Order: sequence, then structure tokens, then C-alpha cells
Amino acid sequence: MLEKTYQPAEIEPRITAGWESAQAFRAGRPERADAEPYCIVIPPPNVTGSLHMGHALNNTLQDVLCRFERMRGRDVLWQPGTDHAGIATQMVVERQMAERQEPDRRTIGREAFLKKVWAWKEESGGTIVNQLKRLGASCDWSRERFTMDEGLSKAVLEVFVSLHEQGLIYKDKRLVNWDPRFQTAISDLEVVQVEATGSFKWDSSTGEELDLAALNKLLDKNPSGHMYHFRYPLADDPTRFIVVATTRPETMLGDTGVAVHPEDERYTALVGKRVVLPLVGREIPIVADEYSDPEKGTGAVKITPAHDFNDFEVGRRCGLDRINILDEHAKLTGDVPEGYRGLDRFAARKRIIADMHAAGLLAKIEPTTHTVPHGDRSNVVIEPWLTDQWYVNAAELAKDAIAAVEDGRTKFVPENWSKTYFEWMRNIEPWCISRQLWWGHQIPAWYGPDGQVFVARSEADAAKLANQHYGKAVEITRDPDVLDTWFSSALWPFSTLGWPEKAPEVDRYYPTTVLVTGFDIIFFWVARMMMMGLHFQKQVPFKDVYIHALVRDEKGQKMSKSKGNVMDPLVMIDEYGADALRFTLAAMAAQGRDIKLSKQRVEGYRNFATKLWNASRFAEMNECVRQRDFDPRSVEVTLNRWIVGETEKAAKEVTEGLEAYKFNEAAGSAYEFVWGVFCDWYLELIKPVLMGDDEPAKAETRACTAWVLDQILKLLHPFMPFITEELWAHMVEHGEKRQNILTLAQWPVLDGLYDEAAAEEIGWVIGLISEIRSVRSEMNIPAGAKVPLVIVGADKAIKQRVGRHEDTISRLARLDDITFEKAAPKGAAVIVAGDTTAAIPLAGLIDMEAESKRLKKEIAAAESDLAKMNAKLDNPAFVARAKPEAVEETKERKDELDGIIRKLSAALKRIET
RNA sequence: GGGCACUUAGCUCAGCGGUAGAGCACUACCUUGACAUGGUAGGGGUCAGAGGUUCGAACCCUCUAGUGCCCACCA
Repeated sequence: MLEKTYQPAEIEPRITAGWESAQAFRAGRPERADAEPYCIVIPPPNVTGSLHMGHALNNTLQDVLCRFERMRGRDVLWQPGTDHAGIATQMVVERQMAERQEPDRRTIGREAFLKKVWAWKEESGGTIVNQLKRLGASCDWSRERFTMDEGLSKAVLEVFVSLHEQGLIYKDKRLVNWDPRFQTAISDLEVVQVEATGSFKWDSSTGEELDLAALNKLLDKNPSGHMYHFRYPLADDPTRFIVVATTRPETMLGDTGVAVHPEDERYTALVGKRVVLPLVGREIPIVADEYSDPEKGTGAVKITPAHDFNDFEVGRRCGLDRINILDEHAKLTGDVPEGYRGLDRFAARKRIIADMHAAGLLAKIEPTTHTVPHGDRSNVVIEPWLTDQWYVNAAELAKDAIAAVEDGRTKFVPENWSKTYFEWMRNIEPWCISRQLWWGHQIPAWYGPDGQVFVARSEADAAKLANQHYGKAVEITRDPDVLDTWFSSALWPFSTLGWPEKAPEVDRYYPTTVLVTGFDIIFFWVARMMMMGLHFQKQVPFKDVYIHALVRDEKGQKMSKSKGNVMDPLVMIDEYGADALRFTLAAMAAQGRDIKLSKQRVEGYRNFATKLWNASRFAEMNECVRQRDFDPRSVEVTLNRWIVGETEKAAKEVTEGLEAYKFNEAAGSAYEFVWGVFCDWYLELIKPVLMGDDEPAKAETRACTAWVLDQILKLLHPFMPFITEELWAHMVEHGEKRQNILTLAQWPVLDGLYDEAAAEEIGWVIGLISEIRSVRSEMNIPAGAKVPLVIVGADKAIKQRVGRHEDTISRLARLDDITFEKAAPKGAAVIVAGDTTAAIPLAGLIDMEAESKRLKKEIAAAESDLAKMNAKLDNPAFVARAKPEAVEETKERKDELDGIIRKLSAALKRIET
């Protein structure tokens, strides 16, 4: 016997264990060898991660799809795994070492450090996988992969070497986004722009004193947000100046030119002259370059080619020197005046301002709003820095990746995300893939004594190449850098299947069916998988890309620990059960929207689970046992004919919703059917049958209830796998415990069950009961009181109907007697349900004044509707041009309203006379 | 500067060309033999504003006003 209340915490671990022992999620089950494969690769969570709401949503949706397709008989592979997450993981381990006061990584060396990271991974890396299991994720866990696995590392090696051979990976010296905290290059995508606004204002022309102490105090809090105007003296006439503006004063030490627009007449005479760079004393040229905008600042711009992306280009065009003034920590270094060397960039900034002012060369300080690049992980200001790095020629690889979406080989759902994808792909920049970290795939490049580079699959191969190159054996050293984490992620759809080995899984499951992910990683991940997949497999990595919403807090902001607005999915699971959380996420996953999650919503769906639980309890108590030979087509009792038809409708809606990735519609249809139709009506309507003594009807109804409940458990299983699996096991089949598990049961494919006549009749019963209840409530007839009902002017058909459903109507509407009369008795409340009129003849119980008021209100409402119908029908254009069905519907509605008004008016008249 | 969305019941959100919906919250009644994590009934919306297209617009188009996000730039 089922417990009275559903206890998710009690059943979930048991169900999980059952799935595991049945190996229910194994791909490539022998009996499905001929089945069509269905494959999803999981967006690999960071190995350092723990489950947040975004993961919960993402994996719930994937699981819904996988369970749905598994039940439809497909050979499902949901490929799980984790990502080594270069910077994040290295950070975690370094922080741990610092906390334990152990020597830092540079002290212990690369090899020892990597050993520690692996040890950490073995110990703590499995957290998120276990959390995914608690959510119910039906991944084939036997195939779990890690981006640093031997196999996946081999794929990385193969891809790097091939792309290098093809000239699509190359080494280049150019400006990169340098993260001074982690001392590594990062890609454009890992840079986030943070707005800075200053407040300090000073102008030398006013004669006002400059309060340096106040400015410095401000700059200590936020070094950005101000524009500084500097006077640069002309070399041939130090009494004349050209004024330049900058938000980064310290970079002036690396200036190698001043640019003006070629057509800017203010400066024409100065082009070709030189200025003396203040504080440094170096003479630098004034050049003409289109980059300079006469509208902005003073129209003259200082050029620092080694520390600014635009200036780099200007310098290249005008042949200016590049002087690097920063080291890897963003401290001043190299060819800078003695006093500045070794200063931090922001300390140098203050010092420069003070020194320029002292030299009388500071013209103005004004507050401004500008964005400052920050590292997305380190949160420190990024410096453009000139270094050697490895790049992927992304523009070349993007060509087919763009075409594949244009011609529909891969489809975005919702479709308009393809615009975002195109936008970025068509303007793509070279992808900087080298990172100055230790944790990651080390770049397979070796250098000879003179710096000549040899890229090869192994050190031995590289040595061979070097020997050929030099004509003798030489010492080679390996490039210490590792690859961007997203480089290995880009290979995920085929590396996890066994490539570059000749793995049968690649043939069977690639291209994968659908990728499910959030829009925040379209560039980071989706685009790069498209490029790599197409290049190495000649086929798209996935046919569909379903982009889901981001889970945000109530203000629409991304949930984050630092903001303190996180809702922990595991806490929700503990409190309400995994099924409730999953159902909530699926029900809210409308396309293209953000999800602002609320606890009450989860609670509501927990209640839904309880409702289902109790409906099953009811079935169990009433011995509703699934019959082996039960055929829903064969039922004879009208109620049963009706419910099998409703079941078919629900099954179709859920199926169509899931096929179209409309998770919310599928979940909504299932919810409405289970609660609103099955529980609210069917189970109530059959109670008289189950308690009656019509044995054949009883037997059919029991079998039918068991059958419908089975369909319900199946339809809900993708959304609520735990409770449905538990109830499935409880429901007796052919008089014994069930042998199979729901996860591997067959999805309902129902057809031909809908019975128009049954639907009409039960609809009539429901309508009548609802009307009686409504009138009772409005007339304040005590809920417990049983009252008689008079059916007025019934024809033979209605009399027969009433006869068939008398018990049910009496029970649900709390009646003690149903009789037939030609006219409604005096002093009765009148009920109009469709074409049936009824009355509750309890003069004593009914306040006739209230009844009169109620009738008037109902008449008014009906008349208002009727007026709308009439207006439509009186409009010749509507009758002539609207769809015939629309006109027909309007007429029907008008007739219906006419009838209602006539009956209600008659009742009203009787009261008033 | 370029792009993409959004504005519907007190709250959170569906609906996207033919009688305004859900969950929660609210009101009244109900220990009715599955369920008070429940039942029954009910209140509550000129679908941001203004134009237009259409027989008909919350839904399509244009504009306005707010809000959010992405990309780029920033002397």
C-alpha cells in the first residue's frame, strides 16, 4: 500500500539505484541495434563546479528529451563528462595550497604542481557528476569523459598538429589581452567591459590650485574614469605645444608618436615636425593618420603602439617604434626613466600626473565615463601586451560554419539566435589559443636553439624534424604554454565518441541530434564546435541547437554568489524533490525568455506530484489493476470512452510539444490533463460506478483507470522520472508486481480513441454539475446540504441522459433527488447549462431577492456577449469576408446566448410576478 | 554606435489574427470514504501609449515611452 504522502527524499536514492542496476541509460543496447540513434553531448560542466540553477535547467531539458526518445525506442546516447577548466581549476588548487601555507607552484615546479591538480581532481572533481545524478540525469555514465583524458588529449594533439600543417594554426607576435593577475593571455571573449565614471574636475586655465591629494584618494578607489590633457612641447619651439588627451596617463612613457587627421587644418603645419616626450625627453614625430578623429578630444592623439590595439595599427601604418613599458605583472619596466621603473601601473599613473603637473604640462582633468577591459575570471584590468602567441585562423574555419547554418544543416531553435551567431562569425578575429598556465593541454611545439619551431605529435617526431632542419642532432625544448580550455571543448562532440581512433561510435552517433545550451556560450562553444566539427568530420556536429533561457534572479540579473542571489537546486531538491524542481524548470522553459525562478512555483509543482501520488493511491485502493488484454478501443461505458479519448488528446499534445522543443507546452498539457481532467473529473465521476453493483461496468472502469494511469505515468516520466518510476512499480499488472521499469517502457502512441458522442455527453454532465455548484455557492446553500433538483422541460434524450448519470450528478452536485417538470416551480433558483434548464426548488432555503440579483447579473453578462456577436453578424463585411468557420461559430454562440437569456429571463419574470 | 529582446491579473509568467489564460497570492464556504501539499465557488486585466493594416489585433506594421541583454568603440 502506498504511504499517505509522497516523500521524495525517501524514494529518490532507491530509484536511482534501480536505474543503475538495470543499466537503463546504456547506449547501444543490443535490442536497439536497429533503432535510430539519438545523441546529445552534455555541455561539460567545469570539474571544479557544483550544480547551480543554470545546470539544473540545462540538464533537465536534455534529460526530458533523452527520456522521451528512449521511451520512443531510439538508441539514446547522452554523453556525459566534465571540462578541465584551465584557469578556474589552477586557481582553486593554488588557493588551496596558499591556505595550507604550502610553497607556491613556481617553487615546487610544473610536474609536482600538476600532480597536485590531478590529485585534487580525483578527490573533488566528481561532485557535480553526483549532483547531476540527484537531478535524475539519464546520461550513459559508463561513458563519462574528461577533457584531459588520454583519448581526448589525443584528439587535441591531432587537431592542433593537423591545423598547423594546414596553416590554420600559426604563431604570431601581436597585441593580446594580457591578464596581469594570472599572467596569461586570454581571448577576446574572456574580456568583459566594465564601466568607470570619475568625478574629479580641474582646469589649469582657471588658475585654480590642483588638489593632488584628493585626486589620489579617488584614484586609489578607482584608477579609471578621468581624462587627462597633456601638453607635449614641439621640438623646434619648446614654447609651443600640442595637447593630447588620455585616460591612461602611464602609457605616455611608451608613446612613439602623435597622430592628427590628414585633413585637420589646425594641425596641417605640424605634421612631420617632432615633439619632445615630456618626462622622457625622447623626440617623437607628429604623423597624419585617418584614425585620428578631429571631433574627439583635441583632435591630436598620442600613439602607444605597444599598449593599445588601435595605436598598434597606427604605428604599423606610420612606421612608429613599439616600446614596451610593462612587464607581465603590469609593472613598469624597460626603457622608462629611472624613477618609474618597478612601479605598479596605477602607482605610475598617479606619479605621472603629479610629475606632468609639476612640469606645467598638465592642462586639464575631466571626469568621463568609459569602459575598462577586465578579465572575466581575474576581475583585474586587462593590458594590451605585445607577446608571441598561438592563433587559430578562425575566419577561414568560419566559412563553412556560417554556410552550414545558412543552408539549414544546423538549425537554431528559436531560429533568431542564428542572427547572433552570424553576427559574430562574420566578424570573427583570430582566436588566441595559447595560455601561460600549467593546467591544460600543453602545446605540441618544440624549439631549436635559435628559436625555430617544430610542431609534431611527439617529442621524438619533433626531434626528427629538428635534426632534418639543422642537419645534426640538437637540443629541443617544449613550448611551456597550454591551450585555451575551449580548444578541447570545441572537439567535444567527436572526441568523446573516440576520435581520432576509428571508433564505431563516431559513425553511429555523429552528427549528434541536438545540442542544448544557454545563449551565453554561443560564441565560446557552439561556434567553435561548428568550426572544428565541420573541419574534421566534414559534417555538422549537431542538427539542432536548442538555446534555452538563462535562470536569473527576481531582478533579471544573473545569479551569482557574489550578488548573494543564488537559489541552490540541491536545496530545492532536498526540500521539494527533484521531480518538482524539474517540472518547474520545464514548465517555465518557454522559448527565448529569461527564467525568474520563485520558490512558490516549485512548491506548486511539488503539490502536483502529491496529487499524482494520491490519485495512484485511489486507484490502488479501488483495485484498479492493469489488465493484460485491455484494449482502450473496446470500452463501452461512456465515461471510459470519454477518458480514453481525452488521454489520446493529452498524449498527442505532450508528444507534439516535445518534438518541437516546446517544453512548457508539453508540461502544461500533461499538468492540465492529470489534475484538471483525470483527478478533478474522471476520478470523481467514476466513484458511483466503483461503489455500485454493476459488475461488468465496474470491472471495465477499474481496468480503464489502471490503463489511463499507466499512460499518465509514461507521459510524465520525462519530466518527473522518480515519482513515476516509483508509482509504476507499485501499480499491479495482471495481478502481479511489474517486471519492467518505466524508463524503458514504450511511449504512448494513441489514435482513434476520441469519441465525439462520449465527449459531448460527459461535457454536458460536467457543465450541469458546474452550474449547479455555482448556483448553490452564490445562493449560499450550505455546502453540506443536500437539495432536490428539478429538470425543466426535458425531452426524451435529456431524460435518458439524466438517467444514465443520475448517481454521479447527485453525488457531485450534492442532490438528494432529481425530478422532471414542465415548468420551474415558484421560488426556485434556476440553472441554465447549455440547452438544459434546471431548478432548485427550495423556497425556504433561497433568498429570492439574491436570486433575482444573480439572474440579472447573468443576463447582463450574456447580453453583453450577445451584443458583440450581433455586432459581428450585422457587419456585412464580416459575413462576406471572414472564414466560414468563424461566421458559423459566431452564429452558434449567438443562438446559445439567445437561449440562455430567454431561460434566465423567464426565471426572473417568475420571481417578479 | 550596431544588434536582439521585453512591457498581459497584486507577483512570476504563458498565449502571438477569431469568446483574455496558468501558478502563487486574495475572498467565501467545506475534516464530502485518494489528496487540507486538498475540494468547491468567486473577485481581479481598456493585454505600456499613439497611429496603421484587416471583416476582426494582446497577437501583424510604424512611431513613442520605459526596461533588459549582446557586440563594438571610447583621445
